Amino acid sequence: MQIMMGRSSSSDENGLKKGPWTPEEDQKLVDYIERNGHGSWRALPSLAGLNRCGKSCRLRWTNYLRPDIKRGNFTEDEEKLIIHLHSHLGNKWSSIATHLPGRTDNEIKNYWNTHLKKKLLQMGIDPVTHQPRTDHLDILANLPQLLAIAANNLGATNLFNPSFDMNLNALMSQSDATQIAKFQLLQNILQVLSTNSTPTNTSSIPQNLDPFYAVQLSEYLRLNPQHLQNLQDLAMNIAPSSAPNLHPFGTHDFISPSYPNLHLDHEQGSKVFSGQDCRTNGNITLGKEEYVDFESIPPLVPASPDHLSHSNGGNGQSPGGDVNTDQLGSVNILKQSDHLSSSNPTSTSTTLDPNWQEFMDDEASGCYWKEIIE
DNA sequence: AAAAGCGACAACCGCAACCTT
DNA sequence: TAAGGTTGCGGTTGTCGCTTT
Repeated sequence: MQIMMGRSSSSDENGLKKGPWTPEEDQKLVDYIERNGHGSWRALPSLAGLNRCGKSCRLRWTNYLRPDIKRGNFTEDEEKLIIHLHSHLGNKWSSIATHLPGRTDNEIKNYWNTHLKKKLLQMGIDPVTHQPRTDHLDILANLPQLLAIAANNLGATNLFNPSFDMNLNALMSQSDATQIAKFQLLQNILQVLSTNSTPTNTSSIPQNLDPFYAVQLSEYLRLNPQHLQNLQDLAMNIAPSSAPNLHPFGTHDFISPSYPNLHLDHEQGSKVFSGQDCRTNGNITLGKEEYVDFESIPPLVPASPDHLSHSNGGNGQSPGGDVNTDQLGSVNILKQSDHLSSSNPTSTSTTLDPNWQEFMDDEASGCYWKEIIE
């Protein structure tokens, strides 16, 4: 079923047709190219009997009519690959597309803007830099305290339990909506890291963290495997039955099952993969020296200060925009201010979990976390 | 049931890179 | 080497259909 979207039919000043293509036009274009190849796109329209500009024909062919185009939803694997490639290549959609057979740059770009960007934002990750969003750094810096508060005040509360939201009411006594929002973000991060499904869906939390997201986590937060293990241990302390099972491995070890021969081009400003999957049954076996060589990664596209509205265009409209309402996913919580306990988390003297202490004391001087926390 | 809002995506636009003469 | 033409790329827009109010 083909749904006609896009612009309404019109003509430019030269009388050339613009807007959505009709099935008849498609047929003419396909027939011509199958018989003659496209040759010069500029000359093609008149030769094929089309009242279109060559550019429009080329776009229609490459993005829609090409026989090798794979249509339909993106698979989970493709999604992960796009995120990974984007973290190294930035908005080089055509380069990214070369690693996804049958997908066009336009399709990938659209999918990024409408789905993946939001997903990363929900994780508190800047989709431009693939690092923690600067406006969330304070949240990340306070993670140890937040988790300690959670452990102290929520007792056996399960971070992944649907009732977690309701339990947060206990924290409202501090009249600090920000603190609650931070908890929500933390919850979102952990959920996203532990599930392939929508992070706000608290009803289906799998027990194992998808290895890909473990990689993303370690990459985004610049965690080494030991840090990741500490985080898991910490989560186990709070939510023993449902803490995600982290499977850390170096970022350079990500090999898509569907694209085992993925080999990024260094000249394109990316990393070169060995082509060998170094995963080790989910265990941490990588030595420090084997971990991510961040210095080898070319500078990423710098974060635009207005990246949240970057795609808004001139009129402020954005496909898949209004990310701000989704970031914390905590609006419902903030409205629940009726039932308050007497504790005050902000004044609670928080005792750092040993794991966090170790985490912070780690000698990894270049640790992004350490910089934040200190 | 109607209106408004929002998400999705095909297609356009402008610019830059590349090619040809 | 410069100029003009062509192609490719990334950002943005416009419209449809679905969802929410």
